[in-house]
Amino acid sequence: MRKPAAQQLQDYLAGQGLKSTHQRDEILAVFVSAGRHLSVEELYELMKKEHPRIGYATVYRTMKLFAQAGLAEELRFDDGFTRYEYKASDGHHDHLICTRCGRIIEFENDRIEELQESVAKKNRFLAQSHKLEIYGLCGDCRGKRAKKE
Amino acid sequence: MRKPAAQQLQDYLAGQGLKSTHQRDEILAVFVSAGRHLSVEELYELMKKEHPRIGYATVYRTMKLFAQAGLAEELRFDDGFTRYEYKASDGHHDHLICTRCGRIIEFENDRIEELQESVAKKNRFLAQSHKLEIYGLCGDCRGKRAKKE
DNA sequence: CTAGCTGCAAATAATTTGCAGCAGC
DNA sequence: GCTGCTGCAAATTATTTGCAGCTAG
Repeated sequence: MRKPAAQQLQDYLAGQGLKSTHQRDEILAVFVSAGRHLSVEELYELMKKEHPRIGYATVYRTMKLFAQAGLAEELRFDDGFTRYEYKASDGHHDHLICTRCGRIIEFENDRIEELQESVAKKNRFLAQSHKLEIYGLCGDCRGKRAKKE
Repeated sequence: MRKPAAQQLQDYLAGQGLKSTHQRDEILAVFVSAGRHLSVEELYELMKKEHPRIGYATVYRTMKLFAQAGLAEELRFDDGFTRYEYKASDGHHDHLICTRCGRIIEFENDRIEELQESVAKKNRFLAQSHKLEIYGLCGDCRGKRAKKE
């Protein structure tokens, strides 16, 4: 059973001698409930609706903090800007990314994980992390595909 | 048998109604002979040695051109800046990246490719491309690992 | 009260673009 | 000669940082 996110944040802050603040709580609430894979800009826009005084920098700083606290994972896809995804306790997963509509689908595949481990070993590498992204067209977009561009 | 890179460039330029220039030829020569995975900055520094008048912008523009011509592939790892790798005709490969020394090792694994294809299919995705990066410590750096940080 | 936090604006860093002169075709 | 290309400097974009006032402990 997973500790609730808010609790996990409080524990982390206390453990590091950092402070619990409104902004941090609110960003966490919005981040967790919004679903996953938010860019900083998207998150900032969502925050502004409820807390217009929030600053862009605070969102950036807070997301970095969440990443350190193990609450969020930093993702960098090929479109140049950073996204964050809420890190559920269930294992690592990778991403399918639709190049047309931007949809992001998660998947897990143990067999691929194992093979990666064996590739690392074969090259005398000690694997620490990895990322696998498959770019393509999602089911919905395949249909619309006939139209040019 | 692969067309030589210089020839491939000329063909592409001619086909697009673009011009063949000193700079393009020289950048290509340096890029191909330097080995792989050059960041724009690294390539720019190499260029300056032989052609001090070269501009940063020209290197950027030219690498984008090479990417379009199919001569180079744009890679974006987690360190924030873009690298280019000479695109040999042999199949797709992925990367092992040492988080300590930055070394990049290429590998191919057909089994992983197949599994990716099947993951895509399972999610009704039409896969177009993918990238797999394994971050960790290379053989050399594992040894030095004992030292703190 | 004191250190850490926030919001703002200014600073960075990687990459892109406008423009005047130059070079292929 | 015309159009595309280059070098330079200025612009852009995502992200970070300095700082004065604010706030949690």
